[in-house]
Amino acid sequence: MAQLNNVTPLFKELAKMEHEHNIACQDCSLFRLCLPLGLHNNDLIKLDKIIKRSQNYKRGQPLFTEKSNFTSLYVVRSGSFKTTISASDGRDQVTGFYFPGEFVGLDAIHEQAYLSSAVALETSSVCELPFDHLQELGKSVPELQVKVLMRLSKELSVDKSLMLLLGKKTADEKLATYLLSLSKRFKERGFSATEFQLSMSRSDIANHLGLAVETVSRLFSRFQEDDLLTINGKLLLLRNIDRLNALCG
Amino acid sequence: MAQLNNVTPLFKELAKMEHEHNIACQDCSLFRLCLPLGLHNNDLIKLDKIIKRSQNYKRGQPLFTEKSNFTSLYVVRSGSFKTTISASDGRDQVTGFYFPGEFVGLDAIHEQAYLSSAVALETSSVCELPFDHLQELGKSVPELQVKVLMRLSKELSVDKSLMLLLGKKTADEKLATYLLSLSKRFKERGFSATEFQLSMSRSDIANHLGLAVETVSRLFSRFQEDDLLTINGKLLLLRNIDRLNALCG
DNA sequence: AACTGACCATGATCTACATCAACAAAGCAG
DNA sequence: CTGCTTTGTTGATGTAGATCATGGTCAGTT
Repeated sequence: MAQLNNVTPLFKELAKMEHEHNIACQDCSLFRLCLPLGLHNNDLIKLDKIIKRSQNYKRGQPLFTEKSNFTSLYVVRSGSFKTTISASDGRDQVTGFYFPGEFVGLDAIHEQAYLSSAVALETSSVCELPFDHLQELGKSVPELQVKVLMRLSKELSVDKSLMLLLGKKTADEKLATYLLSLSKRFKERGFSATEFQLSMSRSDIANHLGLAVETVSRLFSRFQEDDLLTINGKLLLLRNIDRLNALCG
Repeated sequence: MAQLNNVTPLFKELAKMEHEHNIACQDCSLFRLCLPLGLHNNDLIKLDKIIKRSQNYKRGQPLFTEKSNFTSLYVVRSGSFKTTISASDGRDQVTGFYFPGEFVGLDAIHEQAYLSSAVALETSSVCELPFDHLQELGKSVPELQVKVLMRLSKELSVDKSLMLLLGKKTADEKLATYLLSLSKRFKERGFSATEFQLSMSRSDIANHLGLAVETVSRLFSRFQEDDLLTINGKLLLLRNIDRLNALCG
């Protein structure tokens, strides 16, 4: 995933120049996956102006927490993040993983407060969209509003599927479903659909799927024995997508 | 819940006149919970014009199904609905219950197709908002767009909480959480927070919470023995909100 | 190189809840 | 009212996956 992990001072300087003088979005490798796609050129320029491009977040570093107050939506530019919500007794649920081009923080709009925390899983960066600026711009660029609407709606349907997973699926089905969803998202981003690096720990996966870490560990082992995949630490190779698909239920 | 269940021909006639000649929204008992709240008067009139007020749906009747194609968003006007998504093998998950003033169908926007089904739990009616009209209107009334955005964001945060429930909570915690969420929603609508009719079956509740029907039945019995509530068929009386709250985890 | 703490794998045991079974109650059609 | 289907309750039993326990590996630090 990490596209900008090896950031050199030179690169930073270049990025800064780009931000100041050009339309950075247009040259971004994520352009076709991202918010600006399809906007008219002058609208794009306006959008580009309100975007703040972040420095890198290191593994474990929070983008926001349940305490911090809502200012911005974020789009992952490189790396990956997880979001979690906490019960009052400290148990928490990993509510999602976010990859380049995906929005983080959409559920905070309503209460104007983050109800979840977002944490970098590896060295990562984001584009920050100050929400008030975005709203202001949205008034004159309805297409932009629609695009944000679409993102919200998409996340909603992802979450509904996750409810099905959490409520009805067996451990095997859960893991198979999860791995294929990752595969699909890597593919969309131009990476291999069958071979990739897991940026999240077993424990994050387990938590997200409503399982124990041990169960996830055992499942990886069993899937490997069944020639469904090869797993070596965090490097995953999917060997039989069809059978994995059949396993999803 | 049912506010318009005893619809007489006279009433229907009145409603029709109102629709034709006045701004029906303004006189709707749901006004302060609903979409139009806070819109300028002439914007309200425009919105009012694109709303189609439905006849009654009977218990079990679908508002839309996973097959039907996307045309409209719906706001519950009276009664209640459940939404479900299905796995390929027929298992399904109740993804939500919807009460007057709440939006149904928001997750369909992105794919321009309903990915879930919505079914009336009792005699119910809706206001239909044809999505293309709504979008058109949204271009000239940005406040409207924002309101829809807010609804989406709210549903998103509800769904995230549900993930926590499904993934991490015990059966007791699940039911307590669920009952309190119902209580809160009834209260918002001006009904009693402690005494209400469950419009959904035990099996719908169980499904929604990721439990077996039998478990829900036993929990109701046990909660009753513990003086937390009294349940008589579908009539529920919450006797100790504080202790229920403590049970939520 | 040795130390530390997070992460991962795997076996042994336990338990919350599902499943199975049988019956009661309630809605509903004729 | 009578039979019939759906819905709900309660008890007995089973099991998927949690929990507990142990040891191994790897990345970062001193």
